[in-house]
Amino acid sequence: MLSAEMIVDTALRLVGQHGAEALTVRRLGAALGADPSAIYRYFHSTDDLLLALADELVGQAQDGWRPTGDWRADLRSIGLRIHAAYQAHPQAALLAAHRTTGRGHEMLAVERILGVLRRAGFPDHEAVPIYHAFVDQGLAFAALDAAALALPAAAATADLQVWRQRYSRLGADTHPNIAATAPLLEAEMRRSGYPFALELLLDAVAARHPAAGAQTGAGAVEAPDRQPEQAADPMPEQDLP
Amino acid sequence: MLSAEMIVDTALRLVGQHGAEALTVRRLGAALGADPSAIYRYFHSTDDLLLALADELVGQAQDGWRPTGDWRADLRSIGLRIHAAYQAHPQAALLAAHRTTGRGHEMLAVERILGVLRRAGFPDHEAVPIYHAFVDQGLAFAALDAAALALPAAAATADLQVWRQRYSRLGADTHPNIAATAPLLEAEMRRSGYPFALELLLDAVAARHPAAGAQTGAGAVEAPDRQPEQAADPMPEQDLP
DNA sequence: GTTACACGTCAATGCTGTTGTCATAAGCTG
DNA sequence: CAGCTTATGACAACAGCATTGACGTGTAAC
Repeated sequence: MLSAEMIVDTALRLVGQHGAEALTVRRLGAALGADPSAIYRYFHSTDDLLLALADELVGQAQDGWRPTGDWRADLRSIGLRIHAAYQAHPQAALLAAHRTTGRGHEMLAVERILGVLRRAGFPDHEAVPIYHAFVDQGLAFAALDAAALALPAAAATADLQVWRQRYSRLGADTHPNIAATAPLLEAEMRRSGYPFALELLLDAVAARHPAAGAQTGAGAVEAPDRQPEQAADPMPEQDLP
Repeated sequence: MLSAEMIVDTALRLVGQHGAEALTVRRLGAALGADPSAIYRYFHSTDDLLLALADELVGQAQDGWRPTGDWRADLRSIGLRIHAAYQAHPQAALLAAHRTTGRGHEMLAVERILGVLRRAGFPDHEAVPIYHAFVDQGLAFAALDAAALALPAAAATADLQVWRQRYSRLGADTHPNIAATAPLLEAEMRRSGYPFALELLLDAVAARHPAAGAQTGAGAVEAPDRQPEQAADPMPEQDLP
């Protein structure tokens, strides 16, 4: 007997074991030992199944997460967890990262991130854009890096070889800046740009933290407190359902 | 008579006029007034065509761009231009933003961005990670926002309605932070998070600018110069081929 | 004039998501 | 316990997808 949960689990396993092209209704049906059309008894369409997969990934990313009261560490851990959960299922991530599901795990994540920012003391009109930038950056990088993993093997290796075989051999006469940094570039582009981009975002958010004395206008960005998260907690911790 | 350029232009026009699903070999052939299989005379596969589209987009983004000598303004304009060029062709962007083409326009963009950073005075070991974070964030957001535009109309409106119909009606007892910011959230999530995320990245990069006195270690981030880009230009401007 | 090649067409293959129909089994109602 | 309803999955079919190989046809070169 099938169930929605069983189908979602099998779909994620299918994506994890086999590559990018494994997630089709036909193969999913075969993996379940059932006719492909049986899936439509539980999901209105493949898009519906996809949203369920997306919410499952968001749920896995948060599994066991607890706020520490250190807003910067909390945001960092949420961002890296979301990124890691999506990396574990690249094909599903590639299709799901751009969607708004409105389902339970997603709502919990929104609530928690907003809670971290508001407890840190950010006023609502700043917390909301920061939330938006933070979560979209995490999802966007998750999709970007997932796409590299989900590519057919031929295309993936071809993309990586470009840095070694093409950019490393450009002449200093036509491309001086690339030629000067080619070894650094080749090493840098092997890994994800997300961890560093996340730190940059957290740096900028810290500079706007009320404890750092930054204002919202076009004025100067002053020196941020390096441990603003250890200031008095203006909002009590509360666990969410 | 067909040509590679004609096929690329037609493909972009096809994506622009009709929606996400318009870019198929069959419809592209029909739009060209030719048999679909004729496309394979000019492109080894659809992946090959895709890389050509990607490089064309990167080229359009840079069309007419000139460095001003203000590194922050230059990075901002490049980021917004890439984002805008990809938004103009969402379906192509969605498929192409994750790829490394190694083709001419892409190499020009890499060269120019590295040039902006190095002329601004960033040492190579800092310019390269900053380049990586900047370009990947731009491409990642471009793909994220393109995905929203490339969705089938039904799914796109459904995703937007989620914020109005589901998040706006959550109770303060179970989701207090969402409930407190629901109107702000609904307005915020209508637009792209990229412009603000880009400013945050530029803020953080400015704080690491040599003229700002920041060091690479774990020390304090000091107050950044608000116009570091108007400092003496350590590297001469040079137009690239 | 003949040979070679570039170009586009045609037909076919094996995928894909999706739908409508049908059989079977379970569980509830009388 | 008999009969009816409903849920569930199987089966077959449809249209559309990328891709490939064989087949002409026109053009250019020798």
